[in-house]
Amino acid sequence: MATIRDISKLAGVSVTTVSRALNHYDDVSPTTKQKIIEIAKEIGYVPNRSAQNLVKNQNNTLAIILSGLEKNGGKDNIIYRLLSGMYSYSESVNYEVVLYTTSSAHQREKTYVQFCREHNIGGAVLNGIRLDDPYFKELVNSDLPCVLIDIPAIGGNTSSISIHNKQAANDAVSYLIEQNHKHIGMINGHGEASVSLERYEGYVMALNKYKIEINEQYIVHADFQQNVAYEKTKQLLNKCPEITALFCASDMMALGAMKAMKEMNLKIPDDISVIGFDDIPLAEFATPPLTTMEQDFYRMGEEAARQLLKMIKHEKTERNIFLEHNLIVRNSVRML
Amino acid sequence: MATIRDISKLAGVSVTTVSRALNHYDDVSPTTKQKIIEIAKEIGYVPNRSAQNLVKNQNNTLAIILSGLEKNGGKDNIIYRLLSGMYSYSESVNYEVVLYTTSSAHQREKTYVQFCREHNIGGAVLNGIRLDDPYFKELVNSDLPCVLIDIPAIGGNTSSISIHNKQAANDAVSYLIEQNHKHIGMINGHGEASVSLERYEGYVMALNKYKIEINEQYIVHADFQQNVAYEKTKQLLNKCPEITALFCASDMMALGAMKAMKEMNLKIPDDISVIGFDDIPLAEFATPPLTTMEQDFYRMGEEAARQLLKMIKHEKTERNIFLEHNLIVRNSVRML
DNA sequence: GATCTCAACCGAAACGTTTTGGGAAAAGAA
DNA sequence: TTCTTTTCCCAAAACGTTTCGGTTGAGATC
Repeated sequence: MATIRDISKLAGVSVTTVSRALNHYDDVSPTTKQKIIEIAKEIGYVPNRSAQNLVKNQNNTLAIILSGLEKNGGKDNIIYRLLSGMYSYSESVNYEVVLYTTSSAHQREKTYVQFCREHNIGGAVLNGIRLDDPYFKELVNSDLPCVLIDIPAIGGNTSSISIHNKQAANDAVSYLIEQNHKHIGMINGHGEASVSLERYEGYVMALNKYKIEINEQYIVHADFQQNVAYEKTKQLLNKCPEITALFCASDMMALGAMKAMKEMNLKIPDDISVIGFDDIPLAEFATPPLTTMEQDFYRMGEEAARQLLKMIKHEKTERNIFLEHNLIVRNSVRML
Repeated sequence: MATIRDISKLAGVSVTTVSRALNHYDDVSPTTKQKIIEIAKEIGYVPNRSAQNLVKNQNNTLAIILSGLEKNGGKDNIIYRLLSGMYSYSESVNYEVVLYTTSSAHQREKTYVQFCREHNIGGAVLNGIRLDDPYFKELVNSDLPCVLIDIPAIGGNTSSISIHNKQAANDAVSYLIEQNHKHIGMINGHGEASVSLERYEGYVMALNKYKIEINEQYIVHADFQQNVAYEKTKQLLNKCPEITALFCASDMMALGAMKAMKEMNLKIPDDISVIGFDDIPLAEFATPPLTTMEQDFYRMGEEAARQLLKMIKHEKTERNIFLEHNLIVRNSVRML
């Protein structure tokens, strides 16, 4: 590999001059600079990042930390959208992104902080991390800039980005009620996600607003998983056949619920209505197409990266950033 | 940040000894080693990757190079599956993965080789790169170990991984013919992908086998894009209404084709049959569910990483690795 | 008592950059 | 001519680690 020293020899100047020429300092004469750049190109010089990082002690890299890349996961396309939003912004400011994910399978895993320190990461965005993840606490308590997707910013050097989940859930359930549904079930995610609580609150808020009594039996938890939702929906609808509409805290769960309904010979939306959350690509293709609450994950990724950069540069930032949500009406809900 | 030097001072030994203790060399007494490890933990020591890379000149990192992360892309979930397969294997051998993607949007992009050299990457897997990509040639002509997804291995230090595309296309089209279809159109990808040629050959092979004449009018190119396929399908079916079945070289294109058919009031599969390629998650949810040729992208990712590691270690490897394909019969094809 | 072996340790160089704190020569001002 | 400024360049230190080639001292062997 060609180094800066090779160039310096060929050009007959010092390494200092080469470095300064390549970094466009203005105390190198145009002729010399020109010559150095040409030689560099000619011998295929590529700067060694490790050496640069070592001396500069910062390397223009952001991390995205995910709870895990599952073999059969990713169907909701959320991670892809987050990633591409993040890349898009990072690229525009000349930052790189590295992805870290802990597989519970492998015991050799490091903590998020270790990973970030090791790689001299400037800041991290976290998605899909459970509140009870032991490494999560460590990270937000460290001084590393973090932006949390869907978790309210707490302590440390963190900020958050999400939609107004409570309001969005309220909007979804209100929509159901406005279609004259009164017996509305909810398939919620697991308790170790703040959005589960917020969406539950939104659900309650809507029912209260319309003076509908809350029946705790109507609420089940399905871990944001399609197949769990499938099981839980069967149980729920068997136990409470009076339910006419189901609010699902994610589209993947809605898909599981719909599968269960079909197997129970319930026609959607004639016999039962379903509303989802997220607007994943599959929602549009479901039968019937799923009415759902849209979130713009691409923008979340973009904003997260922008936020991180502000934090790294110690610019003033909002603690919690909220994006708009948007009800996408398709055909899985009917007017009673 | 705590360094190895801090530890050496606290432990009263040289940095050499600390380094050797932490790396489990056996010329450190158990007592000293124990002490060093404890101190390291106590002061929260994390090794500095850049420094390690610099001196070791290799950093246990693989790259995955993608043609681009599109704002509205990723619906086929292929990249996710590739990534998770790659991570899974890489993790098991203590390697990390970094993702590189060139956005045509931004002129500041580096060549793939530059990126890999800069980061001291051990090897790269490439997906979705066009044959006419100028940086592609540069990469495969370099001595950097590369494994190409869906492109036959050529020159340099490369190997490839894919299914038998020609055979798979032949199987798909044969299946159509066995359902008594004779007028079979093909929606192919763009010409700068080897799979397009191979799948075309498979299509021809099947027709030849059954002595069906090839009509070049029946074949259109849609760039692997859903919306292009939508347009092209309309044109094709208007021009050649005798077509009773369509072989699409990707599921995303099949989805576009199906949309076009529905708008033309053609019932699938009653009026026209469709067969796709890839088996993406959406295929199952299409209306009707799409019959398609499955590829296991998770395994491709895994195999690609395994292959790369062999190449890095100079072990003997196969040049081209082929995985099995598998026809998934759903309801988009009917017997004539 | 001399020599050898072995365990345990260490000093210094090396990796490829950037940066600090200059300095020499040329150009301009007096 | 002398002084000042500007332009262009450089030597050396620093970043945090690994590794090469040792040294030291205790015990074993003769």
